Amino acid sequence: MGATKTDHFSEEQNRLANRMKALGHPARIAIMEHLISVDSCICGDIVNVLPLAQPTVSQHLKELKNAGLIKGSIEGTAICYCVDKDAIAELQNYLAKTTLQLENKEKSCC
Amino acid sequence: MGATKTDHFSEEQNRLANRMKALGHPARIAIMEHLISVDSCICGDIVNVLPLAQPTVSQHLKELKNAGLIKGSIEGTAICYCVDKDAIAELQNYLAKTTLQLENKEKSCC
DNA sequence: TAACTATATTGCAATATTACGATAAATATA
DNA sequence: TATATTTATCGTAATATTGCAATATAGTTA
Repeated sequence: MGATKTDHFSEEQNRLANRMKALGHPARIAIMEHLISVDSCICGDIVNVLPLAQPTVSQHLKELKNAGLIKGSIEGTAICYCVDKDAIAELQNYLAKTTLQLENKEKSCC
Repeated sequence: MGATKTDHFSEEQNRLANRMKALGHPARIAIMEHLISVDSCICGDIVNVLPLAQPTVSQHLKELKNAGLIKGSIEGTAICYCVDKDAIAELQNYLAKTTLQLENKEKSCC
C-alpha cells in the first residue's frame, strides 16, 4: 500500500487532483505568485526570492512543470519560466462550476 | 528533513496550499463531487460510492474536514457531511484573481 | 580553453501520505 | 440488554514528499 489508487478514478479526477496537488505546497504557491507578479516571464531570480536552497526550488519547479502549470524554455544562460494560463483557467472553471452547483442547492443541514 | 518549511511562507500561502493539497487526491475530488451531486447533504453512502475501504474513506473525510473544505454533523445514526461553500469560494476567487492577472500581462515568451 | 553563472540531477535522511485489517465507539432497534 | 449499523481510531506496511549537499550539465564570457 501507500500508492494512490489512480486507476479507480476518472482521467479528469486524476488530472485535477494532480494540479491541485502541485499547488498544495506553500513554496509552489509562492513560486506561482512570483511568476505572475513579474511582468515578463523571463526570470532567473526565483531562487533568491524563496527561503529554500537551489536544488529544492529546482525540484518544485519540476513538479509544477510536470503538472502542466508552468512552461519553461531556455533563454540564453538563464531559463524562462511562465505560468500556463490554460491550466489555471481549467482549475478556475472547475471551481466556478462547483460554486454554481452549491449556490443552487436547496437543502443544507450543516 | 522532509517536513515542509511552513514558517517561511505567509499565512495565506499556507492556507491556500493546505486546501489545494486536500483536493490533491482523486479520492478526495470524488468525495467532493459526490457530496455536491447529492441534493441534500445527508449522506451515509460515501463508502459505497468509492473503490476504497471504509477506514481509508474515513481518513480522507478527516483530511477534507481539517482543511476546512467540508463540515460534518451527527445526524442520528449516520453523519451528515457537506461542502463548505466559503472555502471553495475562496479558492475560486484566488484562481479568478490569478487568471485576471494573467490576462493583463503583455509579454509572454513561452 | 578556462573560469564563471545558472539550472538540473543524484543520493540520501527525515518526514508525510496512502491504504487497510482489526478494533473501538456511538447510536438505533429488536 | 443484546444485536446490528455506522463511523472513527489504532497500528502498520508500502510508498511518496521534502530538503539539501555534492556534483553534473550547459551556456557565456574573459
